[in-house]
Amino acid sequence: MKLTEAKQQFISSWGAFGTHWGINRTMAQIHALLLVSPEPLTQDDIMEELTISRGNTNMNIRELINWGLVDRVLISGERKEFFSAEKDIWKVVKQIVKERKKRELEPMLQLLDKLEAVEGDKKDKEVKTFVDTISGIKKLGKQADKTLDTMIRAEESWFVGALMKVFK
Amino acid sequence: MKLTEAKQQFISSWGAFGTHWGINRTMAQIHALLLVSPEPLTQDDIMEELTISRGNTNMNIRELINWGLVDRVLISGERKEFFSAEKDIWKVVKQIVKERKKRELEPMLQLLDKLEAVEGDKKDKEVKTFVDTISGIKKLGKQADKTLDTMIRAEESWFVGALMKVFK
DNA sequence: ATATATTTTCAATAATTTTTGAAATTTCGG
DNA sequence: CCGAAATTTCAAAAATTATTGAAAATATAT
Repeated sequence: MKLTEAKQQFISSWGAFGTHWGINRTMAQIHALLLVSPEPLTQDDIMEELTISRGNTNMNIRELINWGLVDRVLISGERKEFFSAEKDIWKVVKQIVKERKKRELEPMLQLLDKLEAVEGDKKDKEVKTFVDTISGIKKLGKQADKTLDTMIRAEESWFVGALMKVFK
Repeated sequence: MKLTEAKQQFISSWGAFGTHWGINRTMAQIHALLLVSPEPLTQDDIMEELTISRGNTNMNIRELINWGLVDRVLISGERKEFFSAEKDIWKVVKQIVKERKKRELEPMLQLLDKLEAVEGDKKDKEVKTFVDTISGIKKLGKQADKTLDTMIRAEESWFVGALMKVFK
């Protein structure tokens, strides 16, 4: 397979992959494109490569920057802004985990705390099932939260080695 | 907070949560409803509780069954079918991990194998960056694959205890 | 067997999300 | 400062995804 074709397949698959994870196709494609680009790209480069509009490009680049996956790069002597993606995949994963934890897991845990304190007699089957379910989710969620915290602080080399000793 | 209100909030949040994970709102809401129901429910119960159409209910229940999260339950003396959700959250998580691994991670790893074998001189910066990126993703992906396999086989009690010793 | 209850399907419709493109704003060299 | 280049915004349009509801298929009681 030629590089051009391989690149296109990667970008397109990464985009499809993203949609299963609540990330929009274009954002994932821009990320993929930057991941495989040796040099930082401009907005125009990205527009052209992916044949998408200026507005769309701009919004999704900004979103990638919010997620901490892409950086603005200044190139001296150039007026335009350049963008580049973090290439270390372990850092990328940690960054995504960090953001999703903050945006999704933590608010969910807060809600569960409130819901667990529902009024009513625990001898009532309805109440008991509700409280038990919420408690179960909360327990696992809290555990996941702690585990992810540690993972975010971990080095890849350490992670890969040590984890396999536990999960044996 | 009263049970009715708490239940509604849980169902609605679980639905919103689902959309961040590529699961449609209704499917997640039906799942949430079944999770907090002490007894199995019929399609009509679900339709009424969530005020959604028969077709929608039917399709999403079927999808939940495909995911292995909901079971058909036969109740003797009843003509209608009843549905109930697995209440053990650890089992639920393992089931979801198992399915997503099969549906997403494994196909992605297969693609990466193909893409890594791209033609071209590795001294070419374009080629080198591409291959390095793909290799990096593949390496982490393969590792994740193995780790998830072990997790799928694990007991919760073991998982919760042992994992915290590593991630300390 | 037949009638009736129940489940499933799927084309049409509705809702939501994404994308466009042109106008407004900002940035920066001269 | 001025003017051109670059970036950002956002209302409208397009594309995608979810939902409805009625008809078809299936299952079951009598």
